[in-house]
Amino acid sequence: MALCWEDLPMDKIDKKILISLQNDARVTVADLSEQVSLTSSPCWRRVKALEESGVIRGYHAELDPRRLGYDVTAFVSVMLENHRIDVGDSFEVAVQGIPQVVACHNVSGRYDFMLEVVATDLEAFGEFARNVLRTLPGVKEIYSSFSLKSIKHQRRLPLP
Amino acid sequence: MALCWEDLPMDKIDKKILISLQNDARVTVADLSEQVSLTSSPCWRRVKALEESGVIRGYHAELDPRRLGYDVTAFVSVMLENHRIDVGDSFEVAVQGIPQVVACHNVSGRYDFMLEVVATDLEAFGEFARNVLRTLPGVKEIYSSFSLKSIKHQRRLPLP
DNA sequence: GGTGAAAGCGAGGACCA
DNA sequence: TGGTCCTCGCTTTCACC
Repeated sequence: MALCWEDLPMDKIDKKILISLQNDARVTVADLSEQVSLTSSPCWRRVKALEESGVIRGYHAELDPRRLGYDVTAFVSVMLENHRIDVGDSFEVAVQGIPQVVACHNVSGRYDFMLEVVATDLEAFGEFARNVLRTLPGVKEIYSSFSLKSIKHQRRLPLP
Repeated sequence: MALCWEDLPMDKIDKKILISLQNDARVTVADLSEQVSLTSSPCWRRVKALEESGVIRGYHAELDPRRLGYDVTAFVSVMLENHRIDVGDSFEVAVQGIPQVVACHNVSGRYDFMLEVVATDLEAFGEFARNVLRTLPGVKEIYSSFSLKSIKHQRRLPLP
């Protein structure tokens, strides 16, 4: 059983630290400690504790897809042929290895999986859907919806 | 017109740097320069150039939703009453201010928007959908699909 | 839990090829 | 562009409260 938040008492200072690190993962401990009204040692110890407890999974650079030539972001809903466990498993494994798939969830509802896919343009996406997605193990039906505009992309979790 | 990747020549070293920073935003320039076979000054200059050109949008800590008490992640498709510009605009502005909405795209297809929402549990989500989402400006219909399992959540863009 | 100090390392700049 | 210092400030780890 994973630790959850009742097990790890997190006070207001920890929350402030997490807010800051979600905003800017590269703040110095010196700045961070000032923001949370602490000296750097206890602040540093808290950050380490949050990392080790698994609350902080990692630190990542956020890149601009368009500046990298990815003009297309698509949400692809995938329905599998049947719901046997092994079919889902091999689909999941296959998806992990496809770099164009930037996120994937097993979901409830009409479809089984929801993928977020990037592509350089619509043509490249079409080819990708035809040659890669449709040929994945057990795929029965796919439905693609394209992002016309990204309204909100900072994926910050609220810290009440 | 935004700069795109043809305007900014990016060589293999820049790509390696971006891969490393997507994996771990807190690598030291010393380690990074070793990974890309450079000394630290030119490596540091490249990182700064990538930041200033907008390729790197920022650095963010990735938190574990479950350890923060968010057991529910939902994908919510929203259809607006009509497609007049002002209705969409006020919906977008409203969505920006809702912390539970961690991502939102204006999309093509049957629905107009696709939201990713976090909640502590299903009951909280139900309340949120009823009292917040349904009451947003111009909302006609919503369809919620729940994440049963996150297959892939590192949102790393491929660097070919 | 918190503070303060000390050592050592890295960021960032000046300058050369 | 890349490489070589150099220096200041921060990180990290003490011992102690």
